[in-house]
Amino acid sequence: MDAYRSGENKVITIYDIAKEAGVSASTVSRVLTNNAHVRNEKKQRVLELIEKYDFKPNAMARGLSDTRSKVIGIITADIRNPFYADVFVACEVAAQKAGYTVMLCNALGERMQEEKLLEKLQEQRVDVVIQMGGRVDDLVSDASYVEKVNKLMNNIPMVVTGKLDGTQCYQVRIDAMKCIDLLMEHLIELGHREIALIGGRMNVLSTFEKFQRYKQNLSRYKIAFKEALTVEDGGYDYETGYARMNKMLDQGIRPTAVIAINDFAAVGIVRSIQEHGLGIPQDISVVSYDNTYVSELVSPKLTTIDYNYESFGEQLIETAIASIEGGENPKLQLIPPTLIVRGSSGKVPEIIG
Amino acid sequence: MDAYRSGENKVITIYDIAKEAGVSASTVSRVLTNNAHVRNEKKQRVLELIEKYDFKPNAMARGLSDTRSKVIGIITADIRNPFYADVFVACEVAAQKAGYTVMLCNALGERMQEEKLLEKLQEQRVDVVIQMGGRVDDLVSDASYVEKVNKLMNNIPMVVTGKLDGTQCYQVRIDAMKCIDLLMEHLIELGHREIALIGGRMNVLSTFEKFQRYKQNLSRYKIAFKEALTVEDGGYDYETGYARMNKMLDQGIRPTAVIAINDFAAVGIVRSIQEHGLGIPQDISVVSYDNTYVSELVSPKLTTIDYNYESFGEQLIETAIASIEGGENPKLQLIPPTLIVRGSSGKVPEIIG
DNA sequence: GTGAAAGCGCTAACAC
DNA sequence: GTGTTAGCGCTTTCAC
Repeated sequence: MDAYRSGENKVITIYDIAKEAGVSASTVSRVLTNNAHVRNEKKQRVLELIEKYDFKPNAMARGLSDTRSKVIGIITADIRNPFYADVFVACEVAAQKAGYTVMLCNALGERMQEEKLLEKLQEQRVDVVIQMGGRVDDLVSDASYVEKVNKLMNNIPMVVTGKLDGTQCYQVRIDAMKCIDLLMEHLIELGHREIALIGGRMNVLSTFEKFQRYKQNLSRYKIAFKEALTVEDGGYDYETGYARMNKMLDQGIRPTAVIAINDFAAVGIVRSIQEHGLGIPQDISVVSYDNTYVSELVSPKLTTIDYNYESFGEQLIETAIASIEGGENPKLQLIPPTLIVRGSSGKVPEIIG
Repeated sequence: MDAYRSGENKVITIYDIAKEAGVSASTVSRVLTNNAHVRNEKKQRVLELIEKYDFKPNAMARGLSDTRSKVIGIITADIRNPFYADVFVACEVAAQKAGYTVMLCNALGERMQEEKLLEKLQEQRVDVVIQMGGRVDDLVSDASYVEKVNKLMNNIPMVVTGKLDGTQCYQVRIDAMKCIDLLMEHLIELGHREIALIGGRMNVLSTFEKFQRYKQNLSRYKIAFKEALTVEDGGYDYETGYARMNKMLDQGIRPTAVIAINDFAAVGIVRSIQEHGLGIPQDISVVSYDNTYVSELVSPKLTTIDYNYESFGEQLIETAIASIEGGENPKLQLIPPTLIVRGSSGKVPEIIG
């Protein structure tokens, strides 16, 4: 018994349908695509047979003949990260509405993988690729990746959630500066002036932007910048938040509020603060970015930044489709964030130890 | 300016390569597939041109001609759930090793979606589909879905992480009974006899199995079954854990250990216990299933069940590929779980209130 | 409105 | 070894 016995049940083609319906294949194709008028009587006969045989047109054949696969390739840095999972799902929904299929490729957090995935998507002849995270987050774009993308873009347009200097990629990106503005305004309104920044790497565009804007905001509010309140380099995970906060508190540095680079880091920070016998938000407020479900899993729940994932996904897909179908779109679009206030942030403590 | 201007940069085909290399298209094809010997000199010339033009063979054309797309379709109940994300990633890695591409379709937690996704994958002519969660978790398989799958399986084999009665699907599923055995043995060794079960729905196969086995184990250890310690029906989320545990404690029911249906429910349970002024594990031990990163996010970290996602994914993919290529595989394979002991479980308290 | 025929880019069977 | 040829299943002119 070799292979899957497809012989048993021959897969139906439009020719089979055509033959049995007593029409030509073109006619069947016409009812399939709805691109031309077919006499109603024939149309019905064809439709019935399609139903009868549970016929599904071969997407590959279709893609081959009209050179449009109707699939959107999506590269994520790591789908296990709920941020990407949320955006991806939003994209999938939006794509489906528009009659497109998405194909997810996951870089597993390894930047080396990204080039390979690009090739894979190219082989699949996706109509457009969307890249979320990874190399497109770089403050300084990797030259060899840029070259790769430029080659790809001879045939396939690309939209990214960050940037890629030296390419013509469409950018649909979260307004990082606005994010930190919201967080800082919120904290300053609550009376905080000792605001720490924890997590993230400065070679990541959004992190860099947040850091710059943080300093600008401080001076706008006439607050002195303190090196000790910002941790130069870290990751985006629980461990980073936990370790950095521990270090800060152990050194006797005592911010009244902490901005975590994302929800994961925030959880680590929360843990560290609580283990030091301090209360949130009575002693220290903690806020973060992303509004993933993680932000509702900790106690207290996190004040965080939301992006409206649904419309983020829609905009990504809309831009992607416009780029294939010739619509006009600005090269750069910014997603407006909103503040979600929960229990982790509160008024600055009256007396500071 | 209409559509993406692919005209600017004609996409290269094997004919272009063949022409410039002064060979036939078949020769180019041969070096591409490595299926036959080509004189080294020609081979080199072709390879150079492929490099020069960054040529990538069209996967659709390839799939059309050999009627094997080399893509594995994967349906998940919800990729935002880290359990599925972990399994999916493991599958992707395994598939890539085997020269296959995966295509993820997400049912968004809506069972109605699953049939549509099946159709979509059928159109894409995936070689095999793997379904994780959703309808294949049902204790009693949905008849109309079974019918759909049986039609599909005339042409495309299918492997599921649960079961689908009345179909010939391959099953690669977690050994649910062994899971609860591990958990209960662990707890009983620690001296627990008042063990609660929280979360999950009885119409879900794995949950049902766990419940049955729970009762069997109790009687094996000569522990009386108490209705009050098991909550008939719930979900798989934080809220379920939180609400059910609250209810139990508020009613004065005081287990010394709780088995949560998954890490999310466990977090809710932990929260509830802590809010009741009780300690974990001093007063109550909490254990759960899945070993997602959530289990390391709570404090104390959770004792939980792990499945070795990597090998789970490999087995899924291996079975999938065997089913297309004609390998022999048992219809049902069980994934052995392992126990991960962390801080949330400890010895039963000496004196029980 | 509808059929015939060409072609999308590749693989594989067949000759030489 | 290598070129020629015939499809794979669909869409799309082009006639009629």
